[in-house]
Amino acid sequence: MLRGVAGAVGGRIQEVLRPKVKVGGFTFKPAFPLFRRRATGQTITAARRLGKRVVLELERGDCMVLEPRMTGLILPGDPPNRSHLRMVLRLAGAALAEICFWDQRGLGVASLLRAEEFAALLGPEHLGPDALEITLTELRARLSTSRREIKVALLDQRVLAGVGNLYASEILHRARLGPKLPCSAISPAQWRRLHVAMLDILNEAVRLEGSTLADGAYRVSRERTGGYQTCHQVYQRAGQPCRRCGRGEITRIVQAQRSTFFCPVCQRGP
DNA sequence: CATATGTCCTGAGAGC
DNA sequence: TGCTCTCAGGACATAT
Repeated sequence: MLRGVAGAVGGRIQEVLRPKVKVGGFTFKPAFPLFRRRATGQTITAARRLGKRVVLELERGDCMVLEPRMTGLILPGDPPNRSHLRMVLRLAGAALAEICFWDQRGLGVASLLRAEEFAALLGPEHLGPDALEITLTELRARLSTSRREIKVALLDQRVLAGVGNLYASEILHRARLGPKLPCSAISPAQWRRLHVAMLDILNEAVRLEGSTLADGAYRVSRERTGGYQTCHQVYQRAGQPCRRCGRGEITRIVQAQRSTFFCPVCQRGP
């Protein structure tokens, strides 16, 4: 997602377009007229990832924060269709002529924040260390006294930023930890396994450019799907045999209103 | 304070 | 065929 829009750096936002669509959802903050007025004419000085968000830094210290959430795509080119295209940035003076924000379900958000708003809304109180950078010590310090179930805690972006529901299941399977294990019951050796598993899973998923699921909404571009879905060991494999132990049957449970998939044989714990 | 639950959104698929 | 119901999961508001 970020890779795709790196070519926007140095570009001046000539136009902010909101295509007319029949579907609902999708939020501009502030409301679109002001969003457009404040973004138009500004130059993009940097593009970076912040947890699950893409941040376009603008001159004058403003930030455009793009949150794709479930079915949003931030693309350097054509979207999968026009019926869910939510925003287009037309650029001048960059390698990229435009950025498209496409979002099927409309849970996505585009925000234009002043430096102080950005610090208040996305500061360390709201967003923990990045999952690819957090140390084992820091991970333990943040979770080891919590009574929450490890699967639920991994999804809390205040604890660490970047782990979503799909990867939480995959990480716990790799680490051989039961998803309902309370954080406070995790041993030092298990924390080490969890930390290594998290880095392995996330790095590989990034390398393969994410997972395109059955609905096909997530893609690298209009033409290209992600590559990680074929690596899934547990996610959406309920009823099928565990690929590691061959004995357990992958089981689906619900935790905090989200599906969790795990192997009851090779993932220990309650 | 920590933890848990409700809410939003669209489209696919199941069941009758 | 056409209806209702369930599921999918990000972040945030509200409740306990």
